[in-house]
Amino acid sequence: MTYYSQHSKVWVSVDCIIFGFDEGQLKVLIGRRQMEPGRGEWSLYGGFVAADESIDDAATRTVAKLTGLNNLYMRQVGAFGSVDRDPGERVISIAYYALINVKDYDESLRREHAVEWMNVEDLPRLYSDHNEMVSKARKLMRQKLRTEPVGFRLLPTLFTLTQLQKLYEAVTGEQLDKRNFRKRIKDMGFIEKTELIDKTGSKRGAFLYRFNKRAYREDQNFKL
Amino acid sequence: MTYYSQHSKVWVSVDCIIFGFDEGQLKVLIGRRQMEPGRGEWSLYGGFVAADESIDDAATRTVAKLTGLNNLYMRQVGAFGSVDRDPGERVISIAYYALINVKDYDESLRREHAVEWMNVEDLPRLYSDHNEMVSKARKLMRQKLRTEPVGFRLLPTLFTLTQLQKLYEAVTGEQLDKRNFRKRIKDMGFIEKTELIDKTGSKRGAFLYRFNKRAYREDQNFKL
DNA sequence: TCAAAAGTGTTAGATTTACACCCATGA
DNA sequence: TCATGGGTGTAAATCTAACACTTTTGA
Repeated sequence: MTYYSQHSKVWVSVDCIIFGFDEGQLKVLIGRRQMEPGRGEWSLYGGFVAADESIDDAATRTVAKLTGLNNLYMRQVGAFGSVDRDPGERVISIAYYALINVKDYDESLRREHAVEWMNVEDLPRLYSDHNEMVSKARKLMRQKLRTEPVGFRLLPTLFTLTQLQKLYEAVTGEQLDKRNFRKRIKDMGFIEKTELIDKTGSKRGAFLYRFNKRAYREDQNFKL
Repeated sequence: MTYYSQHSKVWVSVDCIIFGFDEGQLKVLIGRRQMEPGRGEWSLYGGFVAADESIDDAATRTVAKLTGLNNLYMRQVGAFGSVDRDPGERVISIAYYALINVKDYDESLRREHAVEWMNVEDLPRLYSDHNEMVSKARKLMRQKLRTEPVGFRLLPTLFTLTQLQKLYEAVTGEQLDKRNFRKRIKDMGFIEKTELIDKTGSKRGAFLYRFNKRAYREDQNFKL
């Protein structure tokens, strides 16, 4: 029994914009497409939605397949559905972005999948409408960062305030005043100073902080 | 020749959250579902995406079919894709919201389609995940209204400042100070005072304003 | 000893909020 | 004449933005 048999079905895929932060830059994982159509073109990593899984599950599964990571921060970017967006067939794709700490991504697994981190500022032309997906993902992520402290997802558990500031600068694309930034971040109260010192970034060393989930509640009004 | 034949296809539909503003309230068009499954349940109006149309076109076509209106302000809300969201079959749906001036909607056409305007604050339980779609649409719309003057889409060409304020209050859900509101709106400069007076709202009468497209540019920072 | 990053407060300016009275009119 | 909604400005409080020097240490 089918209720909707007079209508036509289409393929639905998910495409993932995986953001990472390294060398002071916001980066995205992209690779050369391994299948036709478009083999060899730079592309986001994606997969098809199976009949028995939700679109969120499809996205989670796809990211896990690529990175081996679970429990990532992921959000839907939106559905992309021009008729001819895919050169082969009619495929509607739903884009998701994920935030990961690049250090958590096993290097050999990355090479195995032939993907690489590329600075979001100078991405090449990507397959189909993937550039558009990245722009929109970036815009949404930037907006999210302004209202919720999701930046921690892109950093190691312990980080310095300078690293955090650089992250905010990379995402928003603008320079921030050091004193104002630290004042505001500390006032928020969702980071916690540790007694540990990071000496990789300077001779003097900088205190390491960690995100304090308990101090952060959705209801409080976070503002940059 | 099919590239993706090993993957399964699914039905994709669009569901439309049509917002209107009347009697000082933000309203949504809903109706009793006319087909199985779920016949008789309150529901958004929707339709299937055809093989040869984009998802945006499908949404536009669906809204036009219901209201007879074209060139509406419409935005995608997102894709909804739980496996069992539709009780009949596996259907992935993409929600869109549209803003219309209720006066532009022909009353007989509305009755013909058996839909009605219902206050967004006290919607009944809707079919499938439609309540969730409405909440998300509302959230997005509220956010949009804060940064772009889209409110005019919900009003007649000519409107009073009180009407405009009531609209903002209905959308954001909070009371605004009359003087502060007028000050800010006027400072923005994208409304234009006419010499016309509306006497329907008061004995004294209030000046009618119109939206000035030329004065509004995306680049300027509009803030409530 | 010096280069390089870490750390720290204050002030002026801009923005936001709170607030109250007179006006014009139709009933 | 009075009840109703229309229309207007100012001052206090808050928030934002600009700004410069001292500290520590490894090379």
